[in-house]
Order: sequence, then C-alpha cells, then structure tokens
Amino acid sequence: MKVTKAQAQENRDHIVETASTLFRERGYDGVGVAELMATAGFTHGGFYKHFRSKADLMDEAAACGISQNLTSNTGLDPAAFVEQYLSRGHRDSRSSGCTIAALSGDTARQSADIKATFADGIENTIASFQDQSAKESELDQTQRRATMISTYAHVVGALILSRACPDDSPLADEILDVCRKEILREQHDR
Amino acid sequence: MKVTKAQAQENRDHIVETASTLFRERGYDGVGVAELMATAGFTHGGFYKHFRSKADLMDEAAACGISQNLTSNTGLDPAAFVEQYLSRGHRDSRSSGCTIAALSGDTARQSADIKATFADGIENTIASFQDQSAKESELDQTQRRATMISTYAHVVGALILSRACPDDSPLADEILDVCRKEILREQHDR
DNA sequence: TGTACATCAGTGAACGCGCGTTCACTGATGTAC
DNA sequence: TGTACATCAGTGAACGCGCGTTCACTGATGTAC
Repeated sequence: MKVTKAQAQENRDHIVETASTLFRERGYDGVGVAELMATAGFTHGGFYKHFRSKADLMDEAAACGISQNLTSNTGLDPAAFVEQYLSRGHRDSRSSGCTIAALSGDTARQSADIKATFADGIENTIASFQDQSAKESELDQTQRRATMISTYAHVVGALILSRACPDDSPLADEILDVCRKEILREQHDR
Repeated sequence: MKVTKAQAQENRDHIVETASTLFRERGYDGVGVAELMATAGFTHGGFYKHFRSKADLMDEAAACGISQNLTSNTGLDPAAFVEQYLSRGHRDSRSSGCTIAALSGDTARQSADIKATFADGIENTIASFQDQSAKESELDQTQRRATMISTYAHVVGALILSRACPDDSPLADEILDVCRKEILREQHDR
C-alpha cells in the first residue's frame, strides 16, 4: 500500500489541515490521534510515519492555521478586519476562524515551541496590518506598532469572552457589538 | 472515618478552592480527579460523596475563582485595576489570577452550565466597575456599561496573548506594556 | 526499456497508562430511646 | 445523661475506556543494473 512521494506529501498536508480545524474546534486535548487520522481518511498507525509526536503536529497545525488566517485577511483595511473579526459568523465558526483566538488559552500551557509559533503568528499578524496602513497613517513606526498590538489584543479578548458565554445569551452578542463600535470609533479618531 | 458535618463542609470548600487554582493553572483537562483530591489531602474515592461529576466541580470551581477575583478587586479604581491586571506578576501567576482569563478558552468548549457561570462572572465584574466609577463619571449608564465591557475585553485579550508567548519573549512583555499604556490613555481621555 | 530488489506510506492489532466513575468497607458522628 | 443503632465522609481496590505510541506486516513505488 505504498503511495507516490507526491501523494504522501499531499496526505501529510491534509492531516495537518484537518488537525488545524479540529484543534481550533475542540482544543488540543479534545482531539485524539486516532480520531484525527480517521477524520483525515486514514488509520491511526500511519501517523508516526509523518510526525514524531502529537505535540509536533500541534505545532505544525497551529502554524498552518495561523498562516491560513493571514492569507484570508490580506487586503482587508483595518475597519473591515474588525467588522469581520467581531462578527457573529466568526464567533460561531471556531474551526475555520482565528487560530490564535481559538487556541491561545490552551497554548499558555504548552511547550515553548508552540508558544514560539504563536508569538511568530502574533508578530506576523500585527506586521500585516502595519504594512497595509503604512500609507494612510501619519503616525510614526513605533506608535503604529503599538496601535496594532493593542487593537489585536482588544478584538481577541472580545471574541474569546463572547465565545465563553452561553450560545444564545444576550451578553455574548453585546460584547461583540460594544467592542466593535468602540474599536471602530478609536480607529476613526486617530 | 466519619467526620463532623462542619468538617465535611470545610473539606468540600477546600476541594473546590484547590480545584479552582489547579484548573486555572493547567486547564480542565489538565487535572484529574485523583490528583486533585490528593492535592487537597484526600483519596479520590470520596470525591463522589461531594460532587455528582467532574463537570459539576468544574462549574463550582469556576464560580469560586471568579468570586475570589471579584473580592480581591474591590476598592481598586479603574486605573489601578488595569495596572494590576496587566502586570507581569498577574501574567505569571495563573493559578491565583483572573479565572476568566485563565479558563475562557476552555470554557468555550464546555456545557451551557459552565458558560452561564462565566457569563454571570463577566456581568458581575463589569458591574463592579460601573458601581465604583458611578460618582466620578458623567457618562450615562449605557455608555458606562459599554466602556466597561470594552475595557474588560481589552485587558483579557492582552493577558491571554501575553501568556501565549514564550516565557521570556520580548513580545510577551511588549503586549502587556503597550496595552496598559493605551488603555490608561483612553481612560484618561474620557 | 525490462527485470529484481529495496524502500517506506499506510494498515490494524497490541502496548501500558491514566482517566472518570463505582463499590464494599470503615468507623466516628449524629440520633432515637 | 447513657446506650444502641443508623448515617455517611472518607478509603482504596477495581471497572471499562480511550489515550499516545509501537510494531510486524503489506504491497505499490522508486531505484539500480
């Protein structure tokens, strides 16, 4: 049952992508290797032909999810990003949404490797917004970076709190709405 | 080996408090019933004389941690709260720090009961700041509530992102510092 | 280009282990007389 | 107040189960001649 090198690489990529969505949905501890491989369409034994351990896959899956998120955000201006990030749609689709919001809580308890992957992801995310707002803004480089870090923390916090509320609770929606308005107002005032 | 009713209640409280700190430190999945009971000074068999399931304890432990946090924040003015919340000390002591920041990520995947406990906790936290700033502020009730929700989301997001970075990474400190300054500036401008 | 052999992605049974939960038992506490 | 008995918090062995990981095996792919 061997497979071409190209197919094997494709299968590996598919496992990482599957893991990326499953981990976002249920957390690192909420998904086992066997279930993961079954969802990707394989039996669990082959897992260790691709990865040294589950922890290694966790790291790769995080990097994969973060880079997917970055790609799907390119071209959005800061206001559009906030609108999309703090929408009910984003809140209710953890498995395809922001990896950092979905897994930062779990990551705080993981190895330095995974934390480093997250730090890189945060760094790249704020950098992508700096680049893009470079032309519009007259603020200096340091201030622009500070603004992006602060705004990113703000939207991440709002999304995480909203998700921690019961599914149809008024507070869950209120957090999203209030923070969206507040952040857009701050962006406008600057 | 029976024990007085008062002692039994005391033991129960002690188990909930122990769980509250252990869950904040390592997450709901990161702590087993046996280890939990051993840490509290008991054997695991007695657990089900006090709680119907681990999930029930998770709920009680969350409520306990949140109310502890509320108590230790009483009297702090909004600026002092932000200073303390976004300090390195708070970031580095998850087991005694903000329960909502430590467990919101996990809670998003838990039952509606636990989510309801968190929603109550968020509600009480923002209410405690409204009460306290009532005299100082001239803004109307609705706007004050919006400000508190937004600020709380902001500090929670900053703390969670900082904790997701490697322990001594510059970014971890930068997130804390940048957000603290930004939030204090906004509070001052209002 | 055709043949013989090594490689290795994928299979599925098996491993030890820790999980949440149950259970029969203990013995001091609480209660009824 | 003193005695007899029921209660029940706490003990520690045991339960089935799913976890991450290992392993012998398969057979098509890739390679050497």
